Amino acid sequence: MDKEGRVKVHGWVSEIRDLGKIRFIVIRNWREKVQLTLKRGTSPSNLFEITEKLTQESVVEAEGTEVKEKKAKAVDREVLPESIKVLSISSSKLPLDPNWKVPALLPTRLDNRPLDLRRPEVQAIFKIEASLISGMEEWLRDHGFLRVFTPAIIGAASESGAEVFKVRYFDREAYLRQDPQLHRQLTVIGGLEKIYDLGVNWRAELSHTPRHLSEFRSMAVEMGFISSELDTMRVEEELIKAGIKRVLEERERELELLNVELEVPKTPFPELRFPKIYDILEEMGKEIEYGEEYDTESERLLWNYVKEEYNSDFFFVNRFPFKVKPFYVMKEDDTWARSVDLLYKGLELSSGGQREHRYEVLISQILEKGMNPKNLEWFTKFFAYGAPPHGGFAIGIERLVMKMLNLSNIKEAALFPRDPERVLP
RNA sequence: GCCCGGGUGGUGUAGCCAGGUUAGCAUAGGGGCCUGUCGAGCCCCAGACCCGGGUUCAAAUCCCGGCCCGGGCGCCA
Repeated sequence: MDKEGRVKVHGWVSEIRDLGKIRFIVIRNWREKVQLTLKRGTSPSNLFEITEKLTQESVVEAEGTEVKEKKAKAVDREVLPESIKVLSISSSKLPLDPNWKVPALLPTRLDNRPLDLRRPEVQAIFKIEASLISGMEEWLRDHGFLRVFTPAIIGAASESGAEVFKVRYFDREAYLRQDPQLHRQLTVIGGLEKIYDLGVNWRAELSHTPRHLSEFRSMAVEMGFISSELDTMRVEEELIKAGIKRVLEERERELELLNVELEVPKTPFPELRFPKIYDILEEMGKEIEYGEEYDTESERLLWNYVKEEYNSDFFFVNRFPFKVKPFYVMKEDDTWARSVDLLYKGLELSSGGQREHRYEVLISQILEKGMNPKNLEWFTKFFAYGAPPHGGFAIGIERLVMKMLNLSNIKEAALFPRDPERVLP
């Protein structure tokens, strides 16, 4: 706004209310709602012609004077336009209504995501995600972590046993990574001591749940010269805390819009360990066989337990049975591993812990898993040339956002989500 | 992948179990009236039973198959 109160505004037409001799056009952009008020006799007469055939969701730009004491209630600003430019006319049959007078179901919304995205509530999710990430990245940078990019196309599908997408790689077969983990380890072995990779992962599992995506992003951290898996846990909880803190600093309005009450979590996060977990679950009426992995219901039960005992939405689970974890995790003893999951509101957010860095032990664990060391040689051979103790974790971004904002489906936390059925738009 | 539930105008729903009116309602759309609307209001108009087969005098409704979608479990982040 300049001294005379002249302003230039733009946006998508949200509402047009034509009362005959007065016409209200409400436009919306990613910051605010502005009402353009046109009066016969007062406003330039060509404005009525220009806006005669205007439709909802058309894109306009207007210049005029801002009304000092606006009479419009449901908008942020009111402008008396002197000129209006129609930049794009929207077709009048909309596949969903961004004004949300009639809510659309999730599949309809995702089929028409760019229209869905015009809703301030939907934009809020991604604004919050951006703040979350920037808070986390800043914390990592401040604590000496270096951002790196590890490959998305990998030549061997050996990371965790999850289903992988095959891609044609010239005349060979290759795979999309499920997790950047092994290359993160090789990077630390390469001497970049503290790194993170913020990138995409793919899973070809036929999962039909509100918490799975075929394509998701993770904040994946790896660090050398740790004394134990506890070091990775301390980094992880501070990282989460820093992200949430940033959200609270920058996105008060968006949190309010989504009706979310968020607090900076207290650290350290509670830690539950195997085998004590079996006792906790048994007390809650859930029988899990000793030495076995727990199931989805157990995750929720453990959350209830932690909520009651520690009043925390976050908690670590440590010392998983080695038999349910991949070959690369470091054992604590013959049965249990220094393998850590972080759970948030009963959902697994990340896996991590300390990795086995001793070459001979690594090879023997591969054999113990019944795998052929030859197939993993591309990875293991570098452990023979000096590998520091190291560990890390990978936090699923969409899962963190989903739980933080109490979204009922993870697809809401992905701009253009991919699942077994959906690759478009 | 297994189990359960569901597909009705552009969107969201009622009707289905107990087969039979012109398939109801809301909102969006088109037309009209209105100089302060703001979930604008009032009047008028137009708009739909996922596909295929079967049962029946008659199918949105019952049966079978297909396709699509949602949820639970498993797997995982």
